[in-house]
Amino acid sequence: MENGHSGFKEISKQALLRLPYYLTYLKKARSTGVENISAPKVAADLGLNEVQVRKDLAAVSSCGGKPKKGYALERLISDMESFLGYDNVNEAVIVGVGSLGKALYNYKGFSDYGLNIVAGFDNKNYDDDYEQSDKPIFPVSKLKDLCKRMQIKIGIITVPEICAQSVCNELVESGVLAILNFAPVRLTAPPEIIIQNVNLASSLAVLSSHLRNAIK
Amino acid sequence: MENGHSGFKEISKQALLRLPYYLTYLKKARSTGVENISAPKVAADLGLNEVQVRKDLAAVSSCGGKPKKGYALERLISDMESFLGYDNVNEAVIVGVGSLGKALYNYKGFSDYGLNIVAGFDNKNYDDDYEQSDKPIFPVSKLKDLCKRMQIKIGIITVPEICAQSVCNELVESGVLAILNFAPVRLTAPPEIIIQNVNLASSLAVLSSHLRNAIK
DNA sequence: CTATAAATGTTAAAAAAATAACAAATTGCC
DNA sequence: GGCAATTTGTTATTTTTTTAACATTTATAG
Repeated sequence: MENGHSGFKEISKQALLRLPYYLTYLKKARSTGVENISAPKVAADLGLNEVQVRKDLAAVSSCGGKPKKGYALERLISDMESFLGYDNVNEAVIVGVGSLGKALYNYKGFSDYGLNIVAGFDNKNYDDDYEQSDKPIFPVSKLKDLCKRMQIKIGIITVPEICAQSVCNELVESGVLAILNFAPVRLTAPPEIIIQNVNLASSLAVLSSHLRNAIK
Repeated sequence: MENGHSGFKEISKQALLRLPYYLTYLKKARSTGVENISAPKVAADLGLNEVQVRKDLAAVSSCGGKPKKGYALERLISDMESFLGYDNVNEAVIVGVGSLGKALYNYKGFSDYGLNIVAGFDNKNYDDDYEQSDKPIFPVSKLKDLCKRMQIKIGIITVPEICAQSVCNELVESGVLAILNFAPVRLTAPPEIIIQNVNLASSLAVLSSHLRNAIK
């Protein structure tokens, strides 16, 4: 076992991407009063393969499920949340507060995932009185100092393509360990830094390519 | 050859997701005056495997590359754009004009990918005088009629989780063939409909999980 | 003109992920 | 209490994707 997991089993990257879907589903089930839930049920409702779900749930569950009953829902949810690290809140900064950046900065939903964006950085529209604002926007020149002081571990990049790499470098120098990148470039960083790309163009590529075939 | 491609070779879904990255890179190279580019060069600059790039480029290129020179950049770009369907503009609608929806609706960058969002729908903040606005917001009740009349093929869903499925159903009934879904649920639709999920929670899951291991 | 180096295209192997198959366990009903 | 149905957990198999290996082509330089 080469990685740093403690009680958890191995999990594939693809499975990791599925976990949030399970979590959303499980919470919805909980709200309807369900107390136990089985892998086949989850698979059917989410349209996934039954074995896949079984393995995914087994990987995060701390005590396993019971034959004929399934998993204890409440415990499964908390196991999954703890696996995803949603129980200890992570503070993040966002660099580039244009239209997309602003939307993300003000998006309430992140707290559900244990993420709290505490500061925004932009060279154009920064605030003159940071202290006043609940969601302050600083000039980028303050990035390093602030990240170091606050021990920020997660950075979100929503700057234009051309500045993305230099922002990435600054974040790394500031001690950031994980980066969520919305700019349409592959960033270069030391291997210990996790970079997750969110690229609308990639998603659109799938759509338009399929569409081209569908239409003719 | 089971699929509907005409002159193009087979391409994996993963490769499809990489194409936009190549395209961005190639355009940047073009702007610096380069006329030919080789797969090894692209691979090195993007930090990808050389064979992978070679195969990906070969799959979209209409005339292949030349040994010792590589691909004719201009032609490769236009091949790739045509593969991705960026040459014939697709019109799309967006349903749910909250903070994220609004940001996407006003995002200029989509036109680079052959996408033009022509109408927004929201039950709350719709315009009283649609005619005036460049980016009109209609009540959702007008969705079906408008999509059918305009022959819209792409829908973007940015409504809360709870309404996502019903919006999806309406889009399908309106003749939409491809859906970009930002709501954190797996949508159910007939198999001929392409659904591409963009889930921030999934991306965050990767970050926080790795982070948990990295920190200890 | 010939050798060399660089790049392509293809075929083969390895790794990762999804799916299938099956044995063991437990609940609930008769 | 025993039987049937259901679900788990594990082991195999298949498929997909990535990476490696190799033969072929072609600009370029001596």
